[in-house]
Amino acid sequence: MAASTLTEVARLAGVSPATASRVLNGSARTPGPDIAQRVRQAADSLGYIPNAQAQGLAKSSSGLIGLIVHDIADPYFAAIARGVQDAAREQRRMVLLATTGGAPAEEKEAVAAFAARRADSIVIAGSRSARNEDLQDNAELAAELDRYCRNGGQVAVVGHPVVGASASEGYHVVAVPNEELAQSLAASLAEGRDCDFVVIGGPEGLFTSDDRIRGFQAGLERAGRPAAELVRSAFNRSGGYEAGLALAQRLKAAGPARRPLCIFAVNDVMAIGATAALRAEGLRIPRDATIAGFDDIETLRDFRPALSTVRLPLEDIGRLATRATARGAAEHPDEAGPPITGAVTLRRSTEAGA
Amino acid sequence: MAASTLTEVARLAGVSPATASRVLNGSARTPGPDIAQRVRQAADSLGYIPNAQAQGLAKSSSGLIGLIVHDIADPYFAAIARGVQDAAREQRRMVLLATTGGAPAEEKEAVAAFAARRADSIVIAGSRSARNEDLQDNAELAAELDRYCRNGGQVAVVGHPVVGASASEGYHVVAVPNEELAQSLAASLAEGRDCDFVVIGGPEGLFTSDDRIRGFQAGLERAGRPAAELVRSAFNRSGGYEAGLALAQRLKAAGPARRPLCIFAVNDVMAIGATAALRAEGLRIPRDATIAGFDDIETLRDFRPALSTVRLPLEDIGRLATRATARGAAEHPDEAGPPITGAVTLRRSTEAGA
DNA sequence: AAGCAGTGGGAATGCGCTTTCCCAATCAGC
DNA sequence: GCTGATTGGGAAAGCGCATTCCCACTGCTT
Repeated sequence: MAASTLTEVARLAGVSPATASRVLNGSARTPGPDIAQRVRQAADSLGYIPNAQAQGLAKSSSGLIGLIVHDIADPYFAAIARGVQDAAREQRRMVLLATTGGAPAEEKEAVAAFAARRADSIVIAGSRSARNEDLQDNAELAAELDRYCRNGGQVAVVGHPVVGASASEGYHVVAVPNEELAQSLAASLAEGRDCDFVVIGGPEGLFTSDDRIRGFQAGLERAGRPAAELVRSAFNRSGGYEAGLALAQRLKAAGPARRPLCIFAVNDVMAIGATAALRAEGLRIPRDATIAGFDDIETLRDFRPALSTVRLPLEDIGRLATRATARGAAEHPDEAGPPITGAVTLRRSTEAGA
Repeated sequence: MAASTLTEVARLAGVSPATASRVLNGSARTPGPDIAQRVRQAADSLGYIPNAQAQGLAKSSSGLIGLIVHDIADPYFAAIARGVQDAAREQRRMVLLATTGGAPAEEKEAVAAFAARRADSIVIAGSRSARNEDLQDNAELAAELDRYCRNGGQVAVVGHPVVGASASEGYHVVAVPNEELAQSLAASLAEGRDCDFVVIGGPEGLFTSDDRIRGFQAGLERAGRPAAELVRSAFNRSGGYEAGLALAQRLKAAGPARRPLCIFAVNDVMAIGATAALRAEGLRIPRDATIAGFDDIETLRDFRPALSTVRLPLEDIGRLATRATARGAAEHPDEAGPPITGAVTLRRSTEAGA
């Protein structure tokens, strides 16, 4: 038994397909109540499920929303995904998932795939990159996005705009005040604390990372502190771990007379990695070094020592991005919702004098 | 400018749509090289992207695979989702995501929505429930799944079959040896340890939870130990936390002369919650109580104290489930891949004599 | 009573693509 | 040199639905 079609339902109800369509999918015209009743009953008894593909073809709109993340198992993206999913449900749409590992080339593929499926909108999470090696791919991604928008697609990107994207219509950016927040964090950490600052950053050219580094340095400068030393590493846990190892070696080499070290990892997973490395080397936090991260991912809730960080409303970010792409959102640009705000959250990992 | 169509490409190339389709989407018949070249060039210059909806309609197959989870931000599901995504990519398909919070009614909705989109297959993660309150919804879910399968859909469910599902064709179950593994865990924990066992379980009727409880008790019995006391709670972190709180009170009331307590939480997030509760109450692990979980979610990697657990290859589970639903997998039932195995993993949280 | 707008239903077209069927041209075989 | 098989391309028929247009009919108005 193949899935039953509208035509079959119509025949069973003794009406035309047009009428059946009108009653089952709420068009502007509503057939008479008796007819409607008959059609509905026929649909029921046949277990009719409308073919969304066909509907999409006919209406050219699919009720699909594409989500692009680096890695769905990363708590940061998982939280955003939850928000997106939530908003999608409230708009009665479904989300299509694509994971790219952060490579612009893959992201371009994903956009093309979403476009092929005629997704109504696309949400891109995950930091944009301006690295030279990605230049070509980024340009292609931007072109793909432009084309998608010109064809009526809506796209929202979290954080920074895609380099070179120039679509005017249907292109939204959910701005995250990374720089300002990192600056506040630096201010908080510098306050009444005498130590050397080190930043564990991601690869150069990653906007999110670079913004946070820049903000942090600015904060230190404002507080009259010398700039932090910068250690670059991969933008994930193992990157943090490696950087942490290097710092641990250095700390141990410096001996007991060393000045206290205050570490800022540009995201929480890196901070977790660094913390693990320090611990593995026998160092304790915050006694031997203090450390702070960024994002306040859910994992931190039960992580010890409690990590200082900057709280970001990740779920809201996903939700807002999704809503920005909704039909009708364009008509109310003023109702764009509250801008994203974060909050410096100091916890045990940066307690002074421990 | 609307997205260009196959017909436009064909016209530009000076061939018929049929020919254009043949060269661009690899049919059985391949047109001559010169023509192919012309068509490809035309497609290129127009930035042609095939309309997957139309393709799906024509071929009645969408290249979509539906994934149903309770909560995408739960590390357990996120890990499975990663596996699914990975397998999907290797089959050049896209994944549609649905989160249900575990409610069978929502799951039924999701299945219907996937069916409407003509998803080629559906992967259901998340534990099945046999609770009375869910009886009706479960029956409807089963009916929906049956219908989906009869219409040629492939479904794979992780863990237990859906109650009442009776489709013979296209219905796969990725079995997880919860009971056996829980039994092994109990055996390991009972070995050379004198203590009272307590199990923190999920709500009655949740298969995963019940299986693990049953296995654990069986393991204790085999080891000649009295059955563990059972505390039921929600199947998530806060459930674990509440149960942990109760246990903490009891421990503290019992005073220093108490017998050591060994806790088994039926999954890791509950174990984490319980641990947090004990810690919040000033108790230490493993000194004041030992604890073990189940799943070995990625979060555990950096959780302290290191939690004993049962390692489950979550990503593989997702991958296997997805592969089981792939076209062609049915022809090679013998190549169903290795059965899922887990491994008792003892860590610091259950170290005796600490 | 004739003419009118308004109402409720059906016929037909098209969304963009795949695929069968058909036809002309080429080739091999005798 | 003729027939039969084979190749390579096009015409056309759907896939399942939404929607525009059209028509028959009702209930008014003057």
